[in-house]
Amino acid sequence: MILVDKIRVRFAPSPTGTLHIGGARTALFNWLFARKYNGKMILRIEDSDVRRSREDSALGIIDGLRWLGLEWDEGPEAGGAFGPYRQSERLHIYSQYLRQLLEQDQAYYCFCTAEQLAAEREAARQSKKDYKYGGHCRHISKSEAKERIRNGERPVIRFKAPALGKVVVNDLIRGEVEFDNRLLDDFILAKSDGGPTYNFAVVVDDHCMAISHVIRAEEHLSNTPKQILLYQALGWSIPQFAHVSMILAPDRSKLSKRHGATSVQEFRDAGYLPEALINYLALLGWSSKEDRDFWNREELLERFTLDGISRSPAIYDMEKMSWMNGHYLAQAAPERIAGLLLQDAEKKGYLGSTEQLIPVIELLKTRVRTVPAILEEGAYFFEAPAEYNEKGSRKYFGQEDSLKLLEECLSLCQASDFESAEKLEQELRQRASDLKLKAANLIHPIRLAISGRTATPGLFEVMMILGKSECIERISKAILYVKSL
RNA sequence: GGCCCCUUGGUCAAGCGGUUAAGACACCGGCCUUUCACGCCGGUAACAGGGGUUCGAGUCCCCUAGGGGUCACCA
Repeated sequence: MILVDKIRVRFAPSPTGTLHIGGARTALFNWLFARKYNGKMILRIEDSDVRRSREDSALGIIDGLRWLGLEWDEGPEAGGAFGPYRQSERLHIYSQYLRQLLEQDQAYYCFCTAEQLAAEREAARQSKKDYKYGGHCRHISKSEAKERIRNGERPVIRFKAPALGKVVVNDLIRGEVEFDNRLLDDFILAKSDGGPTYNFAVVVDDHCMAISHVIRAEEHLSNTPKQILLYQALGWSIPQFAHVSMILAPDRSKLSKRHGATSVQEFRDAGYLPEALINYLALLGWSSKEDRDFWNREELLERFTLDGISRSPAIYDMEKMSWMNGHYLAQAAPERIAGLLLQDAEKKGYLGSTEQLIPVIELLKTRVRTVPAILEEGAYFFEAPAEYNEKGSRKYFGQEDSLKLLEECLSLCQASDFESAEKLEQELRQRASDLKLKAANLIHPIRLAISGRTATPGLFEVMMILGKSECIERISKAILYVKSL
């Protein structure tokens, strides 16, 4: 069972620059687990490979997590009693335990060169045998090793893996998974530059940071037996593991850039809301067994359990994501959307303050699925239509009575004081009935004339936003257009 | 290739030995409406295949197939 007061989980990405949605979901599950059980969420940057890590490349991940609202209790920029929280700053800690393993004779220096090993690997491949490190250096004496190091050789350090037995991973999501030790070789703990390899560093870090539950992607399941062996060699207790299946692209391959947006910042930039992404990601690979689609953070916290996480991989469906975003957008405060839109609006020359944007947002946010779509769908609020929808034009501008109808529309606008949408509607319906017409006979031409479109939000609301003089101007322009046909 | 994980409609996903096999997205009809969207009503569509176990299997076991992961001085 879960000990409520000792829960410590971590999200430990390598700093690749952006927060991948798979990583985001893993972070979310960790976060939910920590919050739900009153535990701590730790962020650790796995930048032990100096060649691949750049100074600030963790910023993108931090940025993404913040945007999603997945805050951490300990980590870079948050501090904590178990730091430092970047592997690159923990090198002295790794060497300490490396020494311990060396002294306990559970690890040894290996002087084989990369070339040698590559050749062996190739030979094994040729003879269709599985490659395992031969263990040549396993019996080099400590004094000889010392001597060779003094002479300038740069060995790696290998783990003396047991030749027999098995390791059972007790996975909270997958159950017991067995691995045969015979399949393992003496894997490397420290590179020749002294830096730890992943399998060693995670173990040291997870232990030193008192991690109770390791919730991570399934790609790590196969590495887990190595890690368990290390826990045992170091005499440490083993945390609980939970391996979450991966998120796949629509073609069931690993999700990559060629499949479109894969990072949370791309979604952010494309006009998706963080709460929508959280909700969607939660549903992807987790189920409450409740028949419900919409979950806010509190509700998620309320219902989240590890055994609601599914074992099978899930394919990311843009379509449903968009649908969900549309719902959150419809509920979002117009002021908030305005803030997100302001920069784009200025760039497009639509200008204005958020106050100008708000009425437009109110009308459009329920009919689009992303934030920027509001400006696209509602361009006519900011500039007169440059052209008229072709089908609509044929239908409403190309008939015998089109001109006459438009002139009625114009006079209607001229006669109205544009006091309210309701009054405008009343006036239009009155005029239509006076002329023995259907309201639609006037509504459609006006819509097309003022927006260039056949589909808009409620016409009278649109007219109110544009205002009397703009409506008159646009309808007049449409009249000229019709005359020119 | 070895090892490990996974397999219910196109996608997510409920089901945990007895169900007409939920629900959501998408799709197709219809209703509502000034149009669009929303909403509502209805529809098409699934237990990968084969063996067992059992009175009875989507549910348990085995095999096969397919997909994914992993086997680095990457993480």
